Amino acid sequence: MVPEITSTPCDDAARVCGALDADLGWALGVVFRSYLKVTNAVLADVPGGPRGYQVLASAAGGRPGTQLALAQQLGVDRTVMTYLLDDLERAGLVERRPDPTDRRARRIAVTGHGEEILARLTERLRQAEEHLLGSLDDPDRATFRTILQRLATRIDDLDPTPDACTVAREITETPTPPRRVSA
Amino acid sequence: MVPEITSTPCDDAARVCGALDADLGWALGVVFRSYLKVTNAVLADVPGGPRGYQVLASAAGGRPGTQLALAQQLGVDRTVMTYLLDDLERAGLVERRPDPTDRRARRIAVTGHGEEILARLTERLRQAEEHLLGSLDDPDRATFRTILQRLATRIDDLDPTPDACTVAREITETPTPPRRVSA
DNA sequence: ACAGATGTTCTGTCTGACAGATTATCTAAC
DNA sequence: GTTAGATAATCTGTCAGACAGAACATCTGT
Repeated sequence: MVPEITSTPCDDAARVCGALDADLGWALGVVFRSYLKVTNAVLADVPGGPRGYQVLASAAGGRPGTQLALAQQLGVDRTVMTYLLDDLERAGLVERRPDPTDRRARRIAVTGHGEEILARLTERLRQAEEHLLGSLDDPDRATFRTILQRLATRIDDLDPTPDACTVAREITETPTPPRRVSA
Repeated sequence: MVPEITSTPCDDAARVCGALDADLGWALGVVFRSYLKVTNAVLADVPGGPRGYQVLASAAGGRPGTQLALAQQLGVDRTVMTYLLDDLERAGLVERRPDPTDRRARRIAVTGHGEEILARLTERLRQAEEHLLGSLDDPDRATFRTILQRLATRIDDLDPTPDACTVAREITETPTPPRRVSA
């Protein structure tokens, strides 16, 4: 239930390929996958999985917004949001209420039960995060959080993609005479 | 081509839900997605995408191994490995050679062209990594790499899952009378 | 009142992952 | 030496998730 990134044995493999330069990507991958694993465990039985939690959390944030707003905010397709909300509503965590000013739209409200569950889940996730950093001593842990945070906030404004594709081009051109047949 | 994690607008959304506690998960997600984006750009035209690169790199490592060995090493399904290698072979990057001692098995050998491309891709990836950390000053960058590396190497031996599921249980039990019909 | 835009849902399509069957070959027991 | 079961690679069919586009209801501006 809720795979998302799956793969665990991949880890030691990735170590192989990039071991040369104390690979950043490998370490990032390992940590991120562990994070996913742990959070997936916490959120496994939430109707939409991690996605469901995000919707719930996002809906609980400000005043109730429309489905579409929610979908765009979370970067999920509108059609996906539909059955994501179906599930959450079926579980009694949110409600679709008619928008008083626009009869096309529904405003997503978190129910009391939803708030309650959300609070507990959020706490669990906090614990899980802490657990994940368990192998670091306190100063390292703080440092890591700080730098990671800084990196994350600044990384948005990156050159979209520097050069990159130059190598790839060559692959499809030099290898063997272009004997690509159909597919 | 090669989505994997997709979503970019998700970022500001995730910020909403976990902003409370300077969310680790959010930061990790942002950084990891950026990493994927950058590497995907570099590896976009490699036959199997990032997966193809991993296979190539892994095959180039030791002496040529069988497909199955490769698959297990990388944590991909054997049936997937088949057409992954189909693509790489079609592009002239690897060859399936008959195993002299076992006519069932094929040993995957990287061609000269494959080695060449691999070297360039690896270099590009290294640059991409560096670029990703561009917003950090030198000491921070080094610190980050160090701690992340330490975290990654120690994280494997984590309690598989501490408690976790306790909250989730309650969701499917307390919400509304169990009026789940079918699906 | 009408044309076009917008919110939600539905339908159909496509892709990637995987289980299981298939074929060829190996290994071990008889 | 032959036969039974294991194993490498491949092929086939199935399934879930993601999404595009249609459909429907409703809004907004003219």
